[in-house]
Amino acid sequence: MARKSRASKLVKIEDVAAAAGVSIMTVSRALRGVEGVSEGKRLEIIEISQRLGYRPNPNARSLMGGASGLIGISFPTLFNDVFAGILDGLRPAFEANGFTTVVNTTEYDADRERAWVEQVLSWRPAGLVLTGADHGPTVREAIQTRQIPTLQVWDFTDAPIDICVGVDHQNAGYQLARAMIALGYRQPGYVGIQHGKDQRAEKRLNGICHAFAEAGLGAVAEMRMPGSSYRAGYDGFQALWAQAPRPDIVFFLSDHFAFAGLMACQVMGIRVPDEVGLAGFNGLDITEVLPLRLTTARTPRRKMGVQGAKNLIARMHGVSSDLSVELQTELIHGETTRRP
Amino acid sequence: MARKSRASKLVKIEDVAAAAGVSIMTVSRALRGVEGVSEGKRLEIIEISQRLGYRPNPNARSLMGGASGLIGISFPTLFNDVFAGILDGLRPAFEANGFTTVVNTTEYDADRERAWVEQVLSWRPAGLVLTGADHGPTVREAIQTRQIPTLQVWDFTDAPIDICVGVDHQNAGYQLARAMIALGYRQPGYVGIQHGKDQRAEKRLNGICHAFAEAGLGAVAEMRMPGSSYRAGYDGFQALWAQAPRPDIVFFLSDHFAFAGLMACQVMGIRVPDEVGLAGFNGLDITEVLPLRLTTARTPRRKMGVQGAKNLIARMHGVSSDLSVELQTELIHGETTRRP
DNA sequence: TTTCCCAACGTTAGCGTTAACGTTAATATC
DNA sequence: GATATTAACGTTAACGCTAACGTTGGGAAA
Repeated sequence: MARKSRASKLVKIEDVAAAAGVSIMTVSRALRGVEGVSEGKRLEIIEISQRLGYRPNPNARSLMGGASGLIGISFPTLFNDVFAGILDGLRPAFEANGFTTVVNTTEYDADRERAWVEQVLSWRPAGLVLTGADHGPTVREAIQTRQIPTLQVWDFTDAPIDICVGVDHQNAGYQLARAMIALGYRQPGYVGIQHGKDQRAEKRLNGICHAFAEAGLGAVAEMRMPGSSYRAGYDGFQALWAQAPRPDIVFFLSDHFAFAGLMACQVMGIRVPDEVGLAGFNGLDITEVLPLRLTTARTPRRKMGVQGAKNLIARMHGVSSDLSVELQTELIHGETTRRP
Repeated sequence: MARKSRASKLVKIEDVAAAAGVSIMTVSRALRGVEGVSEGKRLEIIEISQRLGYRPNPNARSLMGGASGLIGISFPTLFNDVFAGILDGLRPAFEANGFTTVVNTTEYDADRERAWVEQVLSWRPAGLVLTGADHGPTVREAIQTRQIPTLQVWDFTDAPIDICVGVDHQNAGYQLARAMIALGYRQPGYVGIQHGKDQRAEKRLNGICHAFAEAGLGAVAEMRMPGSSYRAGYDGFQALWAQAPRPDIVFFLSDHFAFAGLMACQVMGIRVPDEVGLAGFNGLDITEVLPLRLTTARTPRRKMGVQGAKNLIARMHGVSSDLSVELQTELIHGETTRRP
């Protein structure tokens, strides 16, 4: 299989040293570009190490305590353009600064996240990016003990582990609901997923409920679906519609749920926005190709990633001033709700 | 910051040993559950280590030659439910077997992939998962030299780096086109992205072209879009429709493009399937909530992940027999094409 | 010439952990 | 009672690499 038969055992620095007829330390210096080796010998050693296919063992390296140039990024899921968008903002900045990124998904499972954080911390990462503001005390302490620069994205919090760039989801929900109330909607419904899965969604719903309560209007009829597929949004809307009293405005977990709800309306012959208003969240690409422009709140996902990466990098360079940023959502008055 | 002020330096096994009044080795044995420690002392040591917040350093562990328990996974992008689906099949199996996964995206850039593979190889991974069958000779040799068990998913190839689980995209395109020809379609169109970005898409298109050429029918009118957003599918269909001769069947890069095309038809008042047939690819969730069920070829993404993970794990356990598998797509006759 | 200096190397001592092999004392065997 | 056995520990030597310090030899300064 391998062209080089000696590769059965991994080639280590010692082998390179032997082949070059120098000491291990000289090879180490030559390969790292540290001074203390003549230029001729350095070139020679580099050539030999490449020919032998030598790769330094980062485990041994980081045992020495050096930082690893590695940034761990954790998202709840990748079945969601929101996180792909944030990642799209984060990664180029990290790569441009010579960091390597490793991505994880937690599937909205706190234990999974904790286990992954432990694992990544053991690699002595240069930095960490976590989603949201809700992490157990274990995670918080583990990170703070090791003093790893850490960015929390997507959600905004006053008490971040380290720094934080995100939107206030409670307020985003509140503002969206206020706008709908201003349009004359009185009977709210909500289609989302089960409790405890998505903390940000719960905060938005809180904001919505608060706005309607504050206005002295009816409680929000909640429809919780087991999954987060398009079908869940579709079925969820139908189930909600079958209940009494019928909502005149339905808020959805996200745009993709709202889209599915819109499709359900189309099939069921429900006129939007005359019979019911639909409001999504996020301002995803998909809203651009719908027959009716969706009313939603656009979240600045790429910008969030870009800004977050920038601030985290500053943090890793020792900047300690105010690096947490709250970004705003942009309300989009679409055609799935009444005109103002 | 930290509750334990002594935590400024990380607590190591030595500290636990000192606190428990035993040797380092006894702590190591106690914590790993290896025999050679009395049950009483074991409990006592575990209690102390927890109180001190001791975490074994896996770098030091894997320095001892043990496998790193790490599996690197590389996808072209995460803005695509296809890869999220495959990952969803892969990961549980890996986690159940005690492996940690790190995910990368290449953005369809071969250089990025190569750089990432180099990086991951230096961590001595237990295994590797790559997307597709097209990797440079550098990547192939780097992996084979180190004898890292490697799975190539999504695409099927006769000459994998190591093992391979996927579908034959050329044939999938061919079969889909054959079915459309059988329905009486004669004038094919295609909406996709620019050359060289997505190898699998090109193979499918090849298959489509081959089927039409074989049947002595017109060439496929290609419309290449710069991006892969929903809007690209939407605009691409409109642009294609404006050309002469108008196609009577349009194949799309993927279901999400086809969905956008369907929305364009709806807005433009084009009757589907009377005026034009639409065919997607993949059988994504979104097709379940469309007003017309989309004609497409379902790819077994989760299954691919599950099977791939299983085979890769077998490979890591030393099995060397036939672990490459070609999976089949399932043709779905929807409502966006004529009835058979 | 002698002394000093300084590139250009080599040696030593870890980093935190575990495999492999001692050691000890109590119990079992004859 | 002498020897063998064994549970329950401790010691030593790696794992692959690098920081810190030691050594060497040739050229510059005295």
